[in-house]
Amino acid sequence: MKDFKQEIASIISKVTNIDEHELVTYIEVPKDSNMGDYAFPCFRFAKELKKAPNIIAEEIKEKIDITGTNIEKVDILGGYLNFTISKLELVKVTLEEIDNKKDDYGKSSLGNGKTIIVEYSSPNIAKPFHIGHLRTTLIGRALYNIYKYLGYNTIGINHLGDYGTQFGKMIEGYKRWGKEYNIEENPIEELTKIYVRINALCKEDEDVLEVCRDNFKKLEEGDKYCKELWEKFREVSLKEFYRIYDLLDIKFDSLNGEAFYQDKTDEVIDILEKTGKLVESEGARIIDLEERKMPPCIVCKSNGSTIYATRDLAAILYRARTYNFDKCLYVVAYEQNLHFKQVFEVAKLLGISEKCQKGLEHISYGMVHLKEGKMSTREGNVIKVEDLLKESISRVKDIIEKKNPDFTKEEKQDIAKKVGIGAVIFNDLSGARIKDEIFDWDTMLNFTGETGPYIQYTYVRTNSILKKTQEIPKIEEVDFTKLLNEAEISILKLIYSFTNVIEQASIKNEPSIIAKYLIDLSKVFSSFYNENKIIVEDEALQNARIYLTYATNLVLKNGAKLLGINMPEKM
RNA sequence: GGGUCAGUAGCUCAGUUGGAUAGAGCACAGGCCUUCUAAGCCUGGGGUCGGGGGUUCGAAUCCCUCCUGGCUCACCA
Repeated sequence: MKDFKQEIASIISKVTNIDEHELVTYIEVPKDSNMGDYAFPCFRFAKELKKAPNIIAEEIKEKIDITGTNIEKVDILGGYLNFTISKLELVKVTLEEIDNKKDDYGKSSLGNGKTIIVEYSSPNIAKPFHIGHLRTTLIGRALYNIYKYLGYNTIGINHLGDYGTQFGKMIEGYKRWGKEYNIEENPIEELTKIYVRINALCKEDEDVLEVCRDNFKKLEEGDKYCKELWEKFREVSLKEFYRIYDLLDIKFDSLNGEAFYQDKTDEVIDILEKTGKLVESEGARIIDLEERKMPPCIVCKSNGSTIYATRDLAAILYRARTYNFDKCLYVVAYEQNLHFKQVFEVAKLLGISEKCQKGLEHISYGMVHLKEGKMSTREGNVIKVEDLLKESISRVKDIIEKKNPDFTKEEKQDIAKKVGIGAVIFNDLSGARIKDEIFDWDTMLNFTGETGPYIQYTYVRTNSILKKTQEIPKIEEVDFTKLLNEAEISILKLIYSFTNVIEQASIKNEPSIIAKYLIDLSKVFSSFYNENKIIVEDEALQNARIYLTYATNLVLKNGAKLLGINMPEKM
């Protein structure tokens, strides 16, 4: 698609000595659209040229030739050179691109030939899937979708927490009290009770903790009893997790969790040994990272068994070999910042390519707190994702019952699910990743204002118009001059920038950029919708407005899909 | 204590990589349904951008320092 910013940069570049690519980064969008569509600030050159910014702007303006370009007007304001582009061209370029790409509008080939791994969700088995797991699951899925949309070969991995000392504990707890709990009926809840109980005992009695560690060691060594139990825990947990993944419509390309690397850690230790940097310390084997101003990375515990860092390293080695990734993103909460810094540092010793080394990136995000404080499985004050989703769906159902009692039962169910879950997803993805979140039912389940349902509602409005007119006019039947008012141009500018917004979201690994964009688009469309009738007598006007509605419909749907939000056809 | 992240309206948050008069939503006050869905639209009040220094044409944004809070700092993940 034609790039207006690029065009302006090219024109300025011709009359200055500044590189075109450099110029593009300087060009910005004015706050007030009355000032122009793009702005070139001249301040930064004032010192070098020893001239006032407005004089520089004046000189550039004199020299540039805009005849035959898409630039209509150049103004000087303050030290800015403000460019106004041809609105007709904007409308034409944007809608023709819509016609050209249709459902694929916004996709790009930016990532062609590149492979990116997104590791996300990664819950610990035998523990409840609570709202703390929601963020990694939703952010990760959104990033997965975003990269895929940009043409990357994308691999989504659920790095299950299915290994480690915690299972030594689980095994010990089960061995002691398993008969007292009804695991078949309510596996995770009952296993959690056992886990809480054994943890308490470990805290009291160091010897029990030692037994648990030993159990894990046995598990690693292939002990039959331990392995059978572990398999059982894993199976029942996955079954429960998939109830939630299905509700959220989450999919993975791989479920290779920690246990998968069980037989791959020896090689890691071997490689590290050969570097001569694996040293013994306090009985454990570590890589000293003092040079990098970090605490040491433990690779082998003093009892000889592995630790999560070892398995993460094995995973890096395996993934580098299997996928030869350009990037490997770890969507994990910021409490593990140090861990990943250490592991990425040690990964440099594994002999993997520089590309893979540099592609490792921890996508950290903020924690979820309750008003009362931190969530803790042990205290039993966790909010389970399933309960949250069910509550949301139920609240939406009540609203539908009031607003649209005539919908069929199936329709109500379908809409309640899409809107209820959409609200939760949007709420989670609408803020910057890094910020902590204080969980509150009424904030989470608010359906008015800047929320998921608002975007869905706007989509539904476009949808019902398109349904009413039956067909979308051909692009040849659209008179672009009918779409030159302020409201229409605001909508088209946003639609024009869709791909760019997705790219920004990928550069920053920040789905909230897309969430914000969808709110903006919904706002300008809602405003337009309120002021103008779309289905009108004047056929040419109607065709143009319908096409604009169609374009909005498409972008809202595709954008929401990237976030993992499904659109209801009506609501 | 060291490291690190955050602090913007009563609340929840944006702020296009240093640019023009700091913006939304919620809440509050008022207006708009005989019309393509009012989960909407329009209008209004609200600010020491945590405090103080500095860098420069220009700082919410960069540097220093202090305050407050989160996370983390050896065999949990």
